[in-house]
Amino acid sequence: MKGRDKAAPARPTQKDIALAAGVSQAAVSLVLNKSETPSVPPATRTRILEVAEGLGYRPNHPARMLRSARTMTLACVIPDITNPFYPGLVRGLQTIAAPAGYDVLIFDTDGRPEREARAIDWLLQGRADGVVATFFHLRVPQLAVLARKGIPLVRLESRHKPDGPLAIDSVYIDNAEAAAEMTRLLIARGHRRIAMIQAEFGPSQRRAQGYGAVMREAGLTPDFITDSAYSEESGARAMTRLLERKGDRPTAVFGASDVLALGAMEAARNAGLSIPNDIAIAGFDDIPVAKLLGLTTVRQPEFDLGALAAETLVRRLQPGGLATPGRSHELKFEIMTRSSV
Amino acid sequence: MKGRDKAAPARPTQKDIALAAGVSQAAVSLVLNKSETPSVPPATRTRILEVAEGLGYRPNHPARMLRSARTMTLACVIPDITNPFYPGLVRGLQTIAAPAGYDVLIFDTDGRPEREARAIDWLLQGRADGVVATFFHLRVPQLAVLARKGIPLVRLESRHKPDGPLAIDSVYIDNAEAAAEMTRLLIARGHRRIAMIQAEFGPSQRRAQGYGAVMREAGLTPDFITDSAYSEESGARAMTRLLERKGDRPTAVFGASDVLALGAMEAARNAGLSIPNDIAIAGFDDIPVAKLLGLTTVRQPEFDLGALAAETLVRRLQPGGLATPGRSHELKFEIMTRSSV
DNA sequence: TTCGCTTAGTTATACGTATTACTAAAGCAA
DNA sequence: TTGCTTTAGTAATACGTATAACTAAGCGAA
Repeated sequence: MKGRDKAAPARPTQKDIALAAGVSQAAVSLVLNKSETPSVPPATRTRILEVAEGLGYRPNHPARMLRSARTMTLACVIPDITNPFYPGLVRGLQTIAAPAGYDVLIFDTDGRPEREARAIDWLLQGRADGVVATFFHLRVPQLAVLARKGIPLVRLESRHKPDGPLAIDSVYIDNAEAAAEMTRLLIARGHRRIAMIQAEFGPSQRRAQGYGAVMREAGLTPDFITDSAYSEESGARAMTRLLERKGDRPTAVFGASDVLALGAMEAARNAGLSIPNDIAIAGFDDIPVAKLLGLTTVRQPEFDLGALAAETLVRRLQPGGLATPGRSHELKFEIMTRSSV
Repeated sequence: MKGRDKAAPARPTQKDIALAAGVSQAAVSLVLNKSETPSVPPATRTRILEVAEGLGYRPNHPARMLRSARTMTLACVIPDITNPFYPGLVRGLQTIAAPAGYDVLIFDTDGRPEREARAIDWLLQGRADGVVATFFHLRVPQLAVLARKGIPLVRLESRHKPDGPLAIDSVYIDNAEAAAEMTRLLIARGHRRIAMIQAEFGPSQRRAQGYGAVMREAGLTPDFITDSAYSEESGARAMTRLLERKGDRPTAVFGASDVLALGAMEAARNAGLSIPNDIAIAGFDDIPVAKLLGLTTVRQPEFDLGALAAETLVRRLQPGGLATPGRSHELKFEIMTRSSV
């Protein structure tokens, strides 16, 4: 009894082709994989190819993986597919991966530690050759196992990481400096009471650092408000809490991500406030809708980050590529000034 | 010479565990897979488990797939990850798939025929046990091969499909009726010149039918404008073309998807028009930002569609599940009346 | 004739796992 | 003692592929 129902006819294998073409399975494998086969004359070659075509042969991927220990697949591990920041990243990845012969698969961790661990597990099972990832919870010690088992990792980081001996690279924009610049912009516009909406994990920390440093430099008091996730609900909740305050209501709110800022905008509007007159709002990421909503934000070159990550991985997967030390690549951010500030 | 660099230590296999624990590989496999092993006493069992843990053993997925012909993976084939409609669908899928032991992988076709074909190829290689998909180009004849090879497919459809003998199911909302209702709403609001922005492929057709039927019923002339894709650029381009017209400019525009409607909104605003006073805009999908932007639209229960699709697949993948005829499941849409109309 | 080379393949094996069929040893009853 | 049952495993095999190692036949050269 097979795993599949008997109702489903088995997919043809090389053995079937060999049988039908009157050759051995090895000959079939040879013809199917090499463009030049000195030991198989053109006539036989053509016959084999025709039979394969006729039977609708598709290589069995698991078998091929088992044999060659290569999946020709790159994984992209992200914390939240519903966050519009990531699709652009994936697009960048695909643009480089596809011509290099790699498929891209997306693994969504939901930003939860146990699902991040599951992703590692999944990778250790040999289901992808390399991975681009954003982990909120796991740190280098837990990730090192990937590199040690020969699976290169490119992390989407929030700052420069020192080079390390392992095959762990990173791509990033300087999140602290970007947040600092945005904070300076808000101060330059005359704001003194500026609050920052943070999330518990992820890049929020670095952004908060940049904001905090500039605030203190300017003699102002950083005003952090933290909610759990990078979601509109979190942003709206945080804004509602800010608006409930008596007296020292902020005149500007800096969301640690666009999604948070969007939630904040909605809450502000629901409270009858006009943006930016009653309250200014800034974000981080420049997701596609930011433009539509006129949100002033920090542009991350998501597509380029993805493309660079893919290039790095493809290079790592070439022979000997795992030996070079891990590097950190910086890309430039840009402040997008729109109407919300 | 292995496929992996020699720098990378091989992942431990059952053989390694067997060696270290002084038993046979078969015993290891038994212990690792069955909760009850009559032929292995508790002491040995514990020892094997400890050794496995100590070595950091992870099952080799390809090998397991090869042996058991099951991947415990569901694929989700979508035309565009940057369209915010799909993430919700994926979430719905995952919610059902995860507890049933299935991982979900996302395959992005970019709405292009050749990449849709590649997805089929990919599936025929045995890389997933079942698939939820939206195909813009491939039709049942091309898809039937999946069902024939024992890979159940749930299509995200735009209308009822008659039951068929193959293991191809579908989930849908009645797109024609939904579009009809939205069109009635626009007419009820006093609009007479209502244009519809369409895309070339995909669910746009059915939506156009519903719109067209109601327009004609009301004695009005359907006014279609088609652009290539479901993107903001397409929507903006179409709107720009509409606005360039002399004389018979529409007073309302119905986008065949929210993304199209959003693009149209932006173009209208850039042209200095106020919404809904100068021009009313309606969409279709109810993506998350629709609420933020006050877009009147048709709500598709994306999460429920995903969950239902996953349930259907999981059922299909139970023994004998492939034998039952393909069914079509309808879910309800809802008109979300906001400020853009 | 014998040797070597080319042609056209074939045979055998390994990858890691799951499972079926088998077995050696011990224990116990008759 | 023999025969049977239980215990505690092991040996063998198959999944489909890729590849290294081999070979049989034919031909030309020395």
